Amino acid sequence: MARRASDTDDVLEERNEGRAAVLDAAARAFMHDGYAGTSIDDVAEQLGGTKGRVYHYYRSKADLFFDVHSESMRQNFEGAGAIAHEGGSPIDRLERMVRAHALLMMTHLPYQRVSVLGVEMHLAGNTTSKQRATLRDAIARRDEYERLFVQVVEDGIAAGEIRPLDAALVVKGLLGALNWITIWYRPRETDTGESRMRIAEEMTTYLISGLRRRG
Amino acid sequence: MARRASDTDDVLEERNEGRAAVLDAAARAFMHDGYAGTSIDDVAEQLGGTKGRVYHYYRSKADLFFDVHSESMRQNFEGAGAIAHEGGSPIDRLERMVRAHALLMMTHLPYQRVSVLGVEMHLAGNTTSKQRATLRDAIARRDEYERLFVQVVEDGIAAGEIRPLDAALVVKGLLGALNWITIWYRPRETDTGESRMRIAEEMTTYLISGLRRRG
DNA sequence: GTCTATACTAGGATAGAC
DNA sequence: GTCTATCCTAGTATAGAC
Repeated sequence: MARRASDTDDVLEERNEGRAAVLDAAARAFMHDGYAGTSIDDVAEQLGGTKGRVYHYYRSKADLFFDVHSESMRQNFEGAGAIAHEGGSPIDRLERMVRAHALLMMTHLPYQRVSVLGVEMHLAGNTTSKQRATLRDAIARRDEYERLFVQVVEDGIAAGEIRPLDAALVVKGLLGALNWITIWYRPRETDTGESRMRIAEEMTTYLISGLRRRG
Repeated sequence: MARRASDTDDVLEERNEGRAAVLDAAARAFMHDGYAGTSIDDVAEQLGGTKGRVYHYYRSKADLFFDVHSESMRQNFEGAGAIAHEGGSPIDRLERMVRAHALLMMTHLPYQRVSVLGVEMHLAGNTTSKQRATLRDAIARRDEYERLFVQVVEDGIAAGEIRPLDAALVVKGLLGALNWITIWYRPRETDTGESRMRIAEEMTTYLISGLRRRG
């Protein structure tokens, strides 16, 4: 994951892996207890180490939190966002975006659940101005991602494939239904990806069929 | 709100109002910063008083949290749950339940948002056995509420009004889309209920039309 | 690069005045 | 019934050994 093509720069390579391991532990810890409910000791325990390791890679808990969000949005743009600019009719693109987003919620559950639970809250005032800037940036990227969906829906309406409706509101409903997966979905040990595909497929069918003109 | 018909029992009356005021302040505070992110001082500030007032009515922060959940589920059963047992065809009942639930999310935003953000998390271990029992009860009531929706969908499928699909999964999507309203909806000062009705109506149309057999 | 030890503060909860 | 004063634990962050 996130391994660079070049394996020559070993120092940087290992630095990235250590950092990625901390980030992964943080995502899982935040997923369980939320931002405020998670202590750095919890993150360290998830990691199988101590506080010292965490603080070696991240200056503060807030920085860790931001990086989880950042990674989650990267996954979204790469996984579903890219489809917005691919070929195909608007409703076909939308259908693929919805399916991809549904799968992302399950395959990257820790990151996505933390992201879904919101960036705005959790940080009551005790932030530096630099952190507030990062926060604004995270919100902006999330809004931008949502706008990709709205645009495709509007294209679908213009093309006559989707019946006329409030595109912004429908996308709120659509992404709400999908983001909600992170709240109830619990992966099984025996989970091979088959069950995830079934959930994504069923959910996509439901959410898209309500948009089509006629039936 | 929650005023009893009889005004003779003034002592109990006032005791309830004081308690209700604390609960209301807690719901608003939790809505902003989540459970762990909210201090008792924050609740007191919302209330326009001090800690002492809060602890006079509630023994602990966890008890306050549970009561917010309890009140939110009471609102749901009263507002949308009751419709499940009313007359009309399954899909008509479902439509009314969905509309009612959407409106509940907006009219009781503080309580509903706290409820939506989850009971399970936020309480990492530091709970008494009595509190754990209350927690299990809260989860059970939420599941029971969800099952009302599933039952009506299954009735609709049996009646041939709704096309055959995974009722449990569709309800997850449906309630997810509706619960998500608490995440993005921000009431305006000029909000007369007109705009809330429009949102509820538009969302209901979208979520129901994907279920109907044919178009 | 990872650990232990420690400083420092925020916040839950209680006691007791008014 | 509401306040102020205080106790005490939990948790962020840092220093410095290994």
